[in-house]
Amino acid sequence: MSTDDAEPIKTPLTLKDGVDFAIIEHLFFAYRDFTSDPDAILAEYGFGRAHHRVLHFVNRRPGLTVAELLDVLRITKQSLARVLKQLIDGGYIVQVQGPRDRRQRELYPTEQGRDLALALALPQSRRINAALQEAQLADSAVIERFLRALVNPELRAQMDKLPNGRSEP
Amino acid sequence: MSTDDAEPIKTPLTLKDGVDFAIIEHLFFAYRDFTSDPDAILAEYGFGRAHHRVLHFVNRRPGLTVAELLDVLRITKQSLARVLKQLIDGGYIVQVQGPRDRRQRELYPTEQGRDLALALALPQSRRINAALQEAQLADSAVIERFLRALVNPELRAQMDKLPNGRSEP
DNA sequence: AATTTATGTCAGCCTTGTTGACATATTTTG
DNA sequence: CAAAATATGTCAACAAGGCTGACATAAATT
Repeated sequence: MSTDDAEPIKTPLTLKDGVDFAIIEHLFFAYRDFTSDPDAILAEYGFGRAHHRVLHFVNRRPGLTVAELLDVLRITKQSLARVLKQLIDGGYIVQVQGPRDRRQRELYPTEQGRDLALALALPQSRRINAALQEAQLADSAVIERFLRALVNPELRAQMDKLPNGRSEP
Repeated sequence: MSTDDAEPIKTPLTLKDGVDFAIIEHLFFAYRDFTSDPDAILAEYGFGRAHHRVLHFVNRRPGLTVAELLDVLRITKQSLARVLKQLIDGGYIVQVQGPRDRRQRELYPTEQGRDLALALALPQSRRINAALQEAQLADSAVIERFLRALVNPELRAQMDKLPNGRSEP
């Protein structure tokens, strides 16, 4: 398939090749540093990024069911089970039997869980605010619209189910 | 530590709590979908996201050394070794002995490696352009400034070493 | 009464990160 | 020149967090 003497290409891939590589890289570096602050806090608790995600959405939509959480995270129940169990055992999340459908388990944060979620979000919030200022952006609406537009259209409805979205007037 | 009867909290965490959770989530969803297109292509080759990163930066900075690549990716040489070996064996990347320092291995893409890097970047580029349009942004400068500002200051210099950055007039 | 649904759980696998130890070639330094 | 430092490679073991497949239970639906 590949010849024995594959020639090295010495010219860098640039904008001229029809693709904006700078933005692609910026997203990579930005996301990496954006997640680094909560990662450091989580490590103190013996938790990882997966725990953060679960804790975040349970705090953002208290009472959501396991199935709804799986739908938001797009992972399997086996993956969720591991981290959810640890969060429940640690007293960060509690399960309540569904009122109408008793098969369901509604997930709620405890006070402890809320505190941790807030502590994890704080450095991210500060980083975002600093970046908005640095980029001389008065408010975050432009960024939010752009990020939302990056998401697959089918999945955007899901984002609207979360509080303080742009859906209400 | 945690009491036996930890009370479930029923109110959602919102902007009122002093943190812009919407933006935090938008970054999560956006990054996830942003990486999904190349992930699907990579799977056809038996590669993963780690291969993409290596291939990307070797194409963006042909001739960079192993140490430089490790510095950009911020992973250990053992992690890099696995994926780099597969990319070399597959004929996507070639190693050239450093001209001044013969201990160094300069990494270059082959034509095959360049083609794959471009194929992986294409759907991402399309997604970004569509999002810019949708968000009614004439050019990407605002977004790029914001994303760059999210990155730890010490690491920004590294971004300038890549082609078509904002550092040259 | 039978089937479907929501959840939980066991077992095993994969990718991609980690640490620690050690080998080799080459360059730099005293 | 000998010794030390550096760039890279490699072996082994481990962890996190994804995955699939199989099976169990309770509750709702048909």
